[in-house]
Amino acid sequence: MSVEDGIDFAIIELFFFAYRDFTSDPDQILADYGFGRAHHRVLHFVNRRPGLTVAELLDVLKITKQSLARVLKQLIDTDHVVQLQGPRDRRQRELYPTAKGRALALALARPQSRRIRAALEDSSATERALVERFLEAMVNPELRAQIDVGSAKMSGKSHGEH
Amino acid sequence: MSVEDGIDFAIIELFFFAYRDFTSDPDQILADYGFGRAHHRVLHFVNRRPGLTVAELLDVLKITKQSLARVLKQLIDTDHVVQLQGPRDRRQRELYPTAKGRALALALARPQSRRIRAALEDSSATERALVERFLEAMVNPELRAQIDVGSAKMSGKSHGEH
DNA sequence: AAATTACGTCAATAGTACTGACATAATCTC
DNA sequence: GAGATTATGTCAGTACTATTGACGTAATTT
Repeated sequence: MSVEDGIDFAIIELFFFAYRDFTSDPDQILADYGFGRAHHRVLHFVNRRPGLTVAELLDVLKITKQSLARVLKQLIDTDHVVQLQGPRDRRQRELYPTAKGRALALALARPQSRRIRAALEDSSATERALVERFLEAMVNPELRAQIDVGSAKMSGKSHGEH
Repeated sequence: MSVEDGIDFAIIELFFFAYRDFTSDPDQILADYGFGRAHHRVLHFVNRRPGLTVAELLDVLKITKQSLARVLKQLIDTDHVVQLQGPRDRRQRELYPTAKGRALALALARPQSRRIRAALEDSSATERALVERFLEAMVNPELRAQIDVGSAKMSGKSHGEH
């Protein structure tokens, strides 16, 4: 079981190594743009949930608005993200990726996706589902609502350019 | 399959959320000591591989010695880690946890371990092995040597105070 | 004896995060 | 409609983790 003193050092460590290398892929690309991981995270979620508001983004990232400000401003200034006034509530700013932003988000996701594919190479659909279930179970229960496994709810995709 | 454009957004995102919450557990405890995540990582590996040298630690953490310096110094000053002159090569500094250091490492690992246990609650040994294999496969192949799943090689455990 | 290695340290900088405070516009509530 | 609340933006100050580059010392290797 590789558990010692009831402490699961094996998985704790594997998780560290796995995440370290998982995030190292996009880091290379980001450096070319003068961006960091924070930009990646913002761009990822704007791309995944086009039209989400600033408040929603803060909630997903679990950072403060002051932390988001610089990063978001840079993404807007470099034409990766645009803000639109909320239709229902004009105080809100809906965030959308531009074509440029979508392209970068995709470029960043590609090597990560490749790594995942390689890791699941000989895995069945059942095994893949098991890994997904494990990762989901590692998330705080109250926060699982944030997860959007892509099936329903998010039709994204066809949002035009803005 | 929840794959879109050949990009595995589902697992990319799950990995982000899982790691975010996984690291949030120890963060609370660390704050009480005025420590950060860097201290946690150092303490973890010193505890796991007692006697490892500074160079080995740098290699595992993939940071520079200047980054390590401050954090390691604090852990030494607060009596969580001790340095011993290398027996073969007196230039080397072997790092060992003190009893205090081991206690903190354990305290930090406990909530993470609890989270993992909960996530694997209804899982068989086979399923657990599958998750381990997935995480290991996510690590860069050249770096898998760093992993030490606890079975062999590392007898740690019985090192006395130093 | 000279080169290399392991480690420590000083200085300057960058990226990401935080708290606290204040401003503006829009919406909600009484 | 007046006042409270909400969504967002911004300014100032600080902390933590990380970087590069440079230099020093002691020990080992060549």
